[in-house]
Amino acid sequence: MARTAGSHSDITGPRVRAAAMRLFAQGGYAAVSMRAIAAEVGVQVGALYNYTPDKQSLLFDLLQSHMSEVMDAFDDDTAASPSDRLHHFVQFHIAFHTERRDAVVISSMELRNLEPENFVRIEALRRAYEDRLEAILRAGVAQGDFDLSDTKISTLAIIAMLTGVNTWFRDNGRLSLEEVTARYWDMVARSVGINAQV
Amino acid sequence: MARTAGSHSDITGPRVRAAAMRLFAQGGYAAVSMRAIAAEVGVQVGALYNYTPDKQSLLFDLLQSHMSEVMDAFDDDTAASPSDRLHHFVQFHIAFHTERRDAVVISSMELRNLEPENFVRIEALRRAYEDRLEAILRAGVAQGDFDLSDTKISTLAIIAMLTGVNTWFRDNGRLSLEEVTARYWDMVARSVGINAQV
DNA sequence: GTCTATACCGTGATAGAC
DNA sequence: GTCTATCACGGTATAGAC
Repeated sequence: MARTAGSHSDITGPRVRAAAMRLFAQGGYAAVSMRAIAAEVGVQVGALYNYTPDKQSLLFDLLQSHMSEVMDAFDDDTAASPSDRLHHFVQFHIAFHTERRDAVVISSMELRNLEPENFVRIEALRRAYEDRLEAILRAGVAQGDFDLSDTKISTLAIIAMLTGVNTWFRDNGRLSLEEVTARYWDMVARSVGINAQV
Repeated sequence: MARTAGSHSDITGPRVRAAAMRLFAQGGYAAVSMRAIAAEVGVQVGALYNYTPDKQSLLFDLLQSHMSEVMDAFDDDTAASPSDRLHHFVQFHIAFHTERRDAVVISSMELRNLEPENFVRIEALRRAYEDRLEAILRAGVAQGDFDLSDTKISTLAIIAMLTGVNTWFRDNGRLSLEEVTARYWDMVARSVGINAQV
């Protein structure tokens, strides 16, 4: 089927989302205008509305895609030892999130700009991810491999600690991502009562 | 000296900052209008400009006050043992920050809305606070009390972990702040190689 | 110090030509 | 599918009366 001249739906759509992601992360949702997004893409404002019904949907789609990708990408081998599963989580979380800085910024900063019903859906996805870490901690406690008094608190503390890498890590910094990951694994392992070798 | 009728400078000024703090934390700097702040205070928009030259200064003042208060409030007894100093830091950080939720939200979310020169000044204050924790960790390593391989990374990881308490702790929740603090102290102590008693 | 009124501009979103 | 033009609204900030 011949393509209509000037039809770029399959190219422009992704470019609109990419531009919105970059700009929202940089300046914040409220501070970024549809005109600015259009300029970044290289089209006029009106054209954006072929790809999103409104600005809010653009934000929601970005957040939903990100959270879904996290859930899909994390493969937890429940047959492995709790310690190995936790190690894998630490490596996965750092690697995945440091490669998606913009999405992570938006996910932590722009939740308050979601309309209530959208907020609820994103929150559910975030909790589901937390639950996967907590399941690992529970297993470790049940098997006597971990020593910690509250799996929920440890879950939240570990995720906060690991996500914090994004706020300072730079590719050309003093330490490689592998080295950083090793240090964090050491701290996480100790905090749950494993004595990791580094 | 008699007060001019209608003069409320000393009352209205703090109220303006309090309203801005609350609203910025709730909706984000860019999303909050001067009209909204005025309405919260109970004055008209024009009156706000008796207390701030512009919206940006309002944000900067809030951030600067908060960071200065943190620095002033943290009393580190360098004569004490590294372990005790670290314990004190953990207790202080959690207590201080959970009591200033709005300021903490703004401090982490609105840095990007500061004009460059303002940003630099706030960043310097933030780093100075980090340095105080790092000094404790260095002392602990030097004295052989702590076992960790990178004081900078441990500093950042600990602060991220502790500040994360703010995102979920509620006064009427399952655990008291004292219990939460004890759990975090346990994790922090272990992560730096102390085996804390809980 | 506060008010009312207003200047001036940028915003999200839409209509209709091509 | 994209563009141009436009609408209605709300934004920051200021001027001048009281």
